[in-house]
Amino acid sequence: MSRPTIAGVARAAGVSVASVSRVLNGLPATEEMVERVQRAVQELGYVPDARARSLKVGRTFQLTLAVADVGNPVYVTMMRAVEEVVSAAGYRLVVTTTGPDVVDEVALVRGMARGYADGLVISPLRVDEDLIKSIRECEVPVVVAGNVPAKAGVDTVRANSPKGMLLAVEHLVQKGRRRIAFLNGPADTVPGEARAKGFADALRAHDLQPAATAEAADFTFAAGRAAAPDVLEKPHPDAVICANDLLAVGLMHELAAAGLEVPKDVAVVGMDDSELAEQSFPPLTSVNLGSAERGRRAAELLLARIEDSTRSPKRIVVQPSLSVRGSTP
Amino acid sequence: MSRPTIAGVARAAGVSVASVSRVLNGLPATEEMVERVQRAVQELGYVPDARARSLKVGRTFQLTLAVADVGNPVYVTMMRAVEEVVSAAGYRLVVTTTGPDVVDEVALVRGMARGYADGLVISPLRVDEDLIKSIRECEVPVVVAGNVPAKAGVDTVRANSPKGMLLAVEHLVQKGRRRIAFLNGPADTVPGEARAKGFADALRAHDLQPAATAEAADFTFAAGRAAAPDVLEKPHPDAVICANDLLAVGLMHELAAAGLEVPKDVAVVGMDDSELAEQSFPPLTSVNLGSAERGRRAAELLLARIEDSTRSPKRIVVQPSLSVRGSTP
DNA sequence: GTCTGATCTGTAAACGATTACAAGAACGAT
DNA sequence: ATCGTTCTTGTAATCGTTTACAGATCAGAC
Repeated sequence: MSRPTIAGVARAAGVSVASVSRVLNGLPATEEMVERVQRAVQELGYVPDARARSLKVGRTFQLTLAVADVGNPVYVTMMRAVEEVVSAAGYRLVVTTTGPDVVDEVALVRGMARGYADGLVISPLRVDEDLIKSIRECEVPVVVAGNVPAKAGVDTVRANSPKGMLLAVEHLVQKGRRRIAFLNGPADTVPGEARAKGFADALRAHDLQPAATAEAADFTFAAGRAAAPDVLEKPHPDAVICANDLLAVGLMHELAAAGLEVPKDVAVVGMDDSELAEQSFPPLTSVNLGSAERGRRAAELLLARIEDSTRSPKRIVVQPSLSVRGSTP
Repeated sequence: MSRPTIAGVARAAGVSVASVSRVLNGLPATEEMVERVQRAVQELGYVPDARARSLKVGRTFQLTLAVADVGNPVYVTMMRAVEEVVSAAGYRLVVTTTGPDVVDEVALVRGMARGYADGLVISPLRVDEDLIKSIRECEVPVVVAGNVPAKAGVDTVRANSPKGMLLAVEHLVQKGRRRIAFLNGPADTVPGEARAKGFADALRAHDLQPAATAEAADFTFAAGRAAAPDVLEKPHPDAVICANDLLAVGLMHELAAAGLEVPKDVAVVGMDDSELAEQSFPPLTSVNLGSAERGRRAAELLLARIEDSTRSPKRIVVQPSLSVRGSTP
């Protein structure tokens, strides 16, 4: 015995398929009709087929979230926020990992044309013309969680890293640190570039010279450890700002190994304020770039655009704050 | 101008829709036919509609992964593994958060009947008769990543926590610790129960009495901190095994606050061997319960069952290992 | 009793693909 | 030249819904 269809329900209830459909979708019908249909549905254990429904109504009630790596805690935070908003609105969430290559991102955006989802939130590590073009031409609404040029004319929700950098530098300066170093991730990524520039500007604003700057191969713990020596050349800096929390924690491990104490000898500031910042030891002072809020806003923006595709592109900037913890004095 | 359909391509190429479909699906056709169709596809920028295809072929090429909380690092590891296997096989991954309630899990499994995905990997925190019943009756294949009774007759991939506990206890005993305590998560969950029993058995095997046992309200960092005092009653134990890494890290923070040194005064062992174990300070000795492998195997099992729904249910047990790090002497 | 309008229900046409079936073409063997 | 095979292509049915349209029913007003 195979799955009952709407036709089976109609037969069992002695009514037409149209009536069944109407009852199921809450359209007006007599009490008796509702009663009969519901009984038949109950009896047969009928469940409407999402595939058929999607084809007919042209919507799948699915949204896609594309991130570079599901393992990065900042994406996890974002994903959780997106999932919450999206499922509250009755959508399912499809999660896709694009990897670090922009061509894969482009392929993904193009593939949205197949219509397996009603919209896309993408958080690209690297952005080029092709990607922007594919987003603009995409068949379904796309929201970028990250920084793309305003002229691209796409919905975006982004962090304000320069402002975040400023908060970090101000805090360190106020605590008396002057020899401030910067441990970045790959500088050819959107966040890497923004943070490098933000760091330089923030130091300039305080009339300081960078004590050192280094570039880790990746935004990961391991890469942070590996790149730590580059930032610790003698005389060692008295503070290091890291482009994300994973790098900061990696650095702190190397500091401990080198016999340097945090925060006495070297203060450390991370970025993202992920759960890891709270959990690390000492707890990590970190710039909160609002990843949860960015996820939430991005999802809301996407839902809004699905409702009304004519609204003009919106660019939301989420303001940072500083979570001060034990890794700074 | 709206999206081209297969009919549009057929018209543009001057052939029938059947021929277009055949060319697109790689069925035999003359060179000229292939050529014409491909040119038309190119010109129109045709992309087949996943919704229509799903309806006709009865498959969506999507699989669902359901976990209690996307934020837990152990689920992240699992998710990454599942994503890898699944996308290599040409499927997309739908991620759903069920929350801690078993009724939501049941609703989810029942909802699979709508056919929006071709299979489900579910990692339930709590299991009851209803859930098992719904899994057995589910329209699509389901693999449980976790422990359900063998008589349930469903595909499962689970960890061997008792064995993992034994590894942890053996290690501690060998290092000379005798006053071993246990910090569990909620005992009314499947992993909580298994680990409690495993701990008791492992201690008995070594003729030891538990120094203390406590139950955190949740498998989280915050809950670990909150429950730490319960496990540290005087005289404090010389070792604590925690039901997962988050609890262990929470405990370590409280140990530091209480002026106890890890591992000198108290050794700490976590479970899951998540990335957090490596990143914490001191690095956490942790029982590797194979979450990545469990994810991988579960995904493979699901794919296999989709291919052949008649195979008898398989129960895979992934063996644990111990990752020794600085939190034990 | 008839007519108007409102309300409910049923018939049938979509949605956009895949695929069973049949018809036509091409070719070699007789 | 005829027949049978094989290979290619086209026609049309189908998947399970939703929904436009038309037909049926009914109440109320004259």
